[in-house]
Amino acid sequence: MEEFGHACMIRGDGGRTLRRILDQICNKWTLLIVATLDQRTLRFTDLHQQVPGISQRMLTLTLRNLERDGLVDRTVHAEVPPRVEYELTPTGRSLLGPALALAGWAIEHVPHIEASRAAYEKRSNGVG
Amino acid sequence: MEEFGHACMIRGDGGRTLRRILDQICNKWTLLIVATLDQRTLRFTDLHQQVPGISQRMLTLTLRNLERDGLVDRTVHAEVPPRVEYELTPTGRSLLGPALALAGWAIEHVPHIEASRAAYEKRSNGVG
DNA sequence: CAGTATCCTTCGGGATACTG
DNA sequence: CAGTATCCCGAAGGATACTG
Repeated sequence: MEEFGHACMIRGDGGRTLRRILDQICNKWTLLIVATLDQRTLRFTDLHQQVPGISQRMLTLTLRNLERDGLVDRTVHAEVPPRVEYELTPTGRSLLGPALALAGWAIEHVPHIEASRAAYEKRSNGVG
Repeated sequence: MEEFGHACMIRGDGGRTLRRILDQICNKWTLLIVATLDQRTLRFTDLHQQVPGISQRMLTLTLRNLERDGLVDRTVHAEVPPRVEYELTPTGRSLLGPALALAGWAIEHVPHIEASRAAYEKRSNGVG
């Protein structure tokens, strides 16, 4: 019965609230940034390096959302040149487990998914 | 050290491949549909009911992607009226664990996140 | 260094209408 | 019932330029 619990919760309010939250923590960049901040404090530029595909704009926006949601702490050091450091809050760190689990699943199943996708394409082309 | 493993994998290829997959399984509807298909076979209309916010279009598209990725089986029964049933494949079911874990985390932390967000807004308004 | 501001294009996704 | 096709708008997000 315990496995049923979460599924029920998910549909608890029709999924509205959950969908909003999920939509925000589960977007393209958030999980990668959280994972990258795994047990390290990083500066803006460091993060920009570590998550290669991300643009300055999206890095800023995603970090702001994480800060706003209490998942990341932003520390500005009053120096010149400026030094801003980002680190996970306890809540942010608590996301690491589920986030890495999902990422792990994705990594583990990439081959199967790509194969399935290739087969599907082939079928579609053959039929179409 | 085992906790480091996934984080390393995540940045394995710069996150390109992972990001693609993650982006697809981790979008607004996919996790909810997978969770809704948890141990039941459902028809198109059933799913449309169970995931209230979703449009016909997005339900179709999301289901097609899931089918294409080998996470969902689509069975067409040659009847009139038509009867199409969707169920998770073994791979699809293997996603349930991580998906529900993430959903569970979200549900658990909604209060904290909303509070943090409210405080942040207040601060911004006060400063701005 | 760590952003902000602006422009511009693409795409997600809702509404609606039609079909086998 | 279970879709497909079309229209259309707003949001996502990259590129670029500017700033404290």
